[in-house]
Amino acid sequence: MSIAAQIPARFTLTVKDVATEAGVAPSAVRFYEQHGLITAHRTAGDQRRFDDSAACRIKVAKVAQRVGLTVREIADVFVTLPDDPEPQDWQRVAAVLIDEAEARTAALQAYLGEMLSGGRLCEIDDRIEVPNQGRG
Amino acid sequence: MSIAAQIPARFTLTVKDVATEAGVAPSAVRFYEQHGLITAHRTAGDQRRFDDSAACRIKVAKVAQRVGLTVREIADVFVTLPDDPEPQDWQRVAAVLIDEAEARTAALQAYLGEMLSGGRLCEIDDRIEVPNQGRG
DNA sequence: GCTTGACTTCAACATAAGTTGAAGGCCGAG
DNA sequence: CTCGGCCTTCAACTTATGTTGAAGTCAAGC
Repeated sequence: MSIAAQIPARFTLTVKDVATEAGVAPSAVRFYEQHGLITAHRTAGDQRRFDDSAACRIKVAKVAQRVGLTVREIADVFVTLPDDPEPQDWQRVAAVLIDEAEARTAALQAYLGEMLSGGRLCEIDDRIEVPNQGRG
Repeated sequence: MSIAAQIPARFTLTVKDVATEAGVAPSAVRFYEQHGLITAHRTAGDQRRFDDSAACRIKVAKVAQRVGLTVREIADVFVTLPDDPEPQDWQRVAAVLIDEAEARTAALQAYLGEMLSGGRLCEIDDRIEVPNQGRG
């Protein structure tokens, strides 16, 4: 009987493959795996093997980072994706990411709007509260 | 005749004053001055003195950072503010910041939308190009 | 005019997000 | 079955964004 769990057939891509596909350095691919953005299986010789979703996750992550999401925050969203996700899973993830981006933009807009409409602009009689940036 | 340029009368606030007003640590106020987000005059004894706009700039910067703008990028926008800015100057700065935030959110939305509508999701037959993230 | 608290600079530390290089191991093409 | 290329880990380095602490200076109240 075989002892080791076999690697699912779709996990065929090497670090280099994923890096090339995603347009990042191989070191970044390892970094993202360490930080839970992507998941690998290991060969008998301890090498990583990824499926197609790895490059995709990385590409989404790079765009998400541009709106201020950290790798940690993005990983937290991605862990909700099942193994071999359905379209609806990606749909949900997309909604979460976009909501967050829009919320942050809205916060910026609200703060600037309040500041400008206040007339006082930057006078030091604080009626404007800077929005709570709860990271937690 | 006096040799040294006098500090404009409105520059009365110490590092601590600005830090308290902006809700950040004094070390951060010095950091932001080093990086051009805010400007100080110096007393005869070499101490920084800020005007009201310093705390305001910092508060705006903190919200702008949340949408992915770096200190450098924010400073680049703030340098367009004249000394003792008019409402219209802040209006323009606000517009630039919001435009940038919306552009980044739109890029995220576009990428996710294309990915989801493509049907293939994360299949490796790249018709989806990850949006160009030109920094600079 | 002294004390005390806030100021100064500078260097070291911390965390996030990676990159680079060394030392060695895996694997597929010939 | 060997060779070259990609793989592994690990530690050190980099940049961005700050914080912390040391050593010394300034300024405001008593």
